[in-house]
Amino acid sequence: MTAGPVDQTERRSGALLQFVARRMRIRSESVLAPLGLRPRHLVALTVLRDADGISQQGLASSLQLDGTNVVGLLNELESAGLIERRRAPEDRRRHVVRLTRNGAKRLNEAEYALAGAEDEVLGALGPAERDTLYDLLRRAARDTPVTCAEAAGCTEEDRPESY
Amino acid sequence: MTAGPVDQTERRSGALLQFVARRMRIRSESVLAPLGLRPRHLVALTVLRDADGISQQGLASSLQLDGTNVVGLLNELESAGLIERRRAPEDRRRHVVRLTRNGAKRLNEAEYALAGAEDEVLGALGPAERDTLYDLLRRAARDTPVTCAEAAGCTEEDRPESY
DNA sequence: CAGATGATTTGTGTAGCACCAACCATTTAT
DNA sequence: ATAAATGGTTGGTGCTACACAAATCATCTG
Repeated sequence: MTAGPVDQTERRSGALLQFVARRMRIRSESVLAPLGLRPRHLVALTVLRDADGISQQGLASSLQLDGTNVVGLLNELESAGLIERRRAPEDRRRHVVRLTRNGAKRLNEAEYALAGAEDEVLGALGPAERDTLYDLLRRAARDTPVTCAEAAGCTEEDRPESY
Repeated sequence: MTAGPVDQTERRSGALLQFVARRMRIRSESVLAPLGLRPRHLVALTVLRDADGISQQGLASSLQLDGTNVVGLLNELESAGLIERRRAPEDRRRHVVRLTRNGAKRLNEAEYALAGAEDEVLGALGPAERDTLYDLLRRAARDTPVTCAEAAGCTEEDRPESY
């Protein structure tokens, strides 16, 4: 058996994601608190920046959060003037959720403020590597195979529940 | 300044980490449940695989978890035979925490079982990209600038609480 | 010997959820 | 038009994962 170690371990990113995300969240909390935000607000705003005009169900599905909790989360963001809910013209039951101009601004400010937290948690990575990480996470966050079913914008023939 | 759009956004990975980690955690739960494990067990085991022979305080610091909760977590893992606590010979107050052979095996099995979950969450990334992600997260998880203070193995002149 | 320190146990409290039920407003099916 | 389904909202319950405090024991160190 001249062959090498044959890829001993499984190299799953799951636990590492939990690990790094927790550290980041803990540090983020103290940075965001003075801005009147909490980590999950940032997550929601970040999702909204990409999926602007999403429905609340779409948001719930994207955030993997129960619908009733999304209501509360959006209430907070709305009363802070960071997002707005409009009724969808083509189906007035639905709410179209949008980042307000102020919301986009605050999101950017918050991200700016998080530089220190990121430095602490991703200190081992250089600028180019952090960039790569950001891009990978962004793509993983956006183009999820379940996106269609989640986005709640699908016409009707959505998915044959194949997964 | 003929320069272009000047790097509009801040590109912080924090929120994306929360987002992707949450999705991964939710899927992991159902995969791990039949194995008698929960996500945080996996995280602890993963840390232990790298930092074998760490003290409980070191573990608490690494996991950013309160010491008392680490006790409970380790109790679970120990009674499942996945880790063991030995007294440190040079300071018998301390416990040296080690992955048992069985623990390493179960960890690997769990990671193997998590393939499907990872496929769902990281579906947008190709194999090479997932590998890159794994490596970046791993390095971020290991070589933290605060490692010394956290590892609790530092001689004594640890850190001048500079951070 | 007198503290400090690592681990453990036993609380108590809180935040972030999931889940249920009831309720509008609106849309779609009959 | 009336019934049923759907999106959103509210209020409530309960669970889990923590943080934090206090008391105990074993051990180390001054």
